[in-house]
Amino acid sequence: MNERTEQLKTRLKAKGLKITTQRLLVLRVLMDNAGEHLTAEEIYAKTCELNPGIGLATVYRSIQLLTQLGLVDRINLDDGSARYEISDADEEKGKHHRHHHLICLNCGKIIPFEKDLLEELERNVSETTGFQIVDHEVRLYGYCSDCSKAEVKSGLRTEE
Amino acid sequence: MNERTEQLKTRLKAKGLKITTQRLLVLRVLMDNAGEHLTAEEIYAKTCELNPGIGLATVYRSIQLLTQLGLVDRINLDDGSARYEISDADEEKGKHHRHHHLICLNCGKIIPFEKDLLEELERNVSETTGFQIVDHEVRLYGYCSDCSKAEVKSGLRTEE
DNA sequence: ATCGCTGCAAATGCTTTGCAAGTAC
DNA sequence: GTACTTGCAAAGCATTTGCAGCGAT
Repeated sequence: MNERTEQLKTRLKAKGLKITTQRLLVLRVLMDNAGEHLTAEEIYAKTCELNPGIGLATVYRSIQLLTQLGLVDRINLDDGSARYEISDADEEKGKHHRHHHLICLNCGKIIPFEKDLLEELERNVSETTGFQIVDHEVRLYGYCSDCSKAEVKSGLRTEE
Repeated sequence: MNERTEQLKTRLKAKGLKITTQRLLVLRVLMDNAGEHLTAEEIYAKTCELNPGIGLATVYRSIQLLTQLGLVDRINLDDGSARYEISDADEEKGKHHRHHHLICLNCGKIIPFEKDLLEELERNVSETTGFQIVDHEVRLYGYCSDCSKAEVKSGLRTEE
């Protein structure tokens, strides 16, 4: 049995919640698509392939639960719908070690990158403001290597 | 006449768009509330105080226009509605020099901070991936000094 | 047998859009 | 006068919720 699946079961039991086919299924889809950034609708479509009876509302509820349990990260790229991906780490307490995202302003491609050059920044900010930092999210916007050539230029930013 | 107002007028003319009371008003509200992070609804309320006739849809349209013209930044803190603030810099081309945000997970307070420790990160990522970076956004989540004491602890993250 | 969970449909909340009248140029 | 804009109301989307029946423990 998968490690994350075990974690899900343990955490559900710990809260008196039930282990259902739907919850396991949503977790599986997210695991099978690690590295992707799926919308709720996309997750729903993939769960339907495996279990046609599932409802969209249940997918939403499961995603929300998995996120709260720390097994899934939600990211919002301002493209109209939230996206979800399996969480990198699973420390129960302390800092999430999530990765960050490069977003192409032209083609919408999302490229994840792993880097933790923020420790210094966080320490600095923490000292200055008294803020206790537990998580962070970084997004870099630009043009991917494919689109750099095309150089879409206009007074307005490229419509999203 | 204000510098930003002049910029707005210039940029509108350059595009064959019209200089209207409503557009100037929305810009003024954002300027008068620099440092705040207003939702469209909040901007609407403030414009109504100055010009009761204005419509919410027009506020949305104006905000969108101002954002496209680079005079306003949109930020999304995942609290249900987008927020807007007057842009820091106004370079026509090149990199936006926007500031970043500390978000309190307990009280929802948003504290802006100015720091540009990302240059190094961006250079690094750019070399590695061939991505041409033009903008970035950083959000740090944690507990503000006021809330650090309260230490809301539960298995689930604090509901937003 | 409980109490939680699901699926459906309806509801919600933010944002956008269609349209006729109004306004800047 | 000609577009572009506005205000209103209606529409659009993503997401949430109410509820009756279903399912896990």
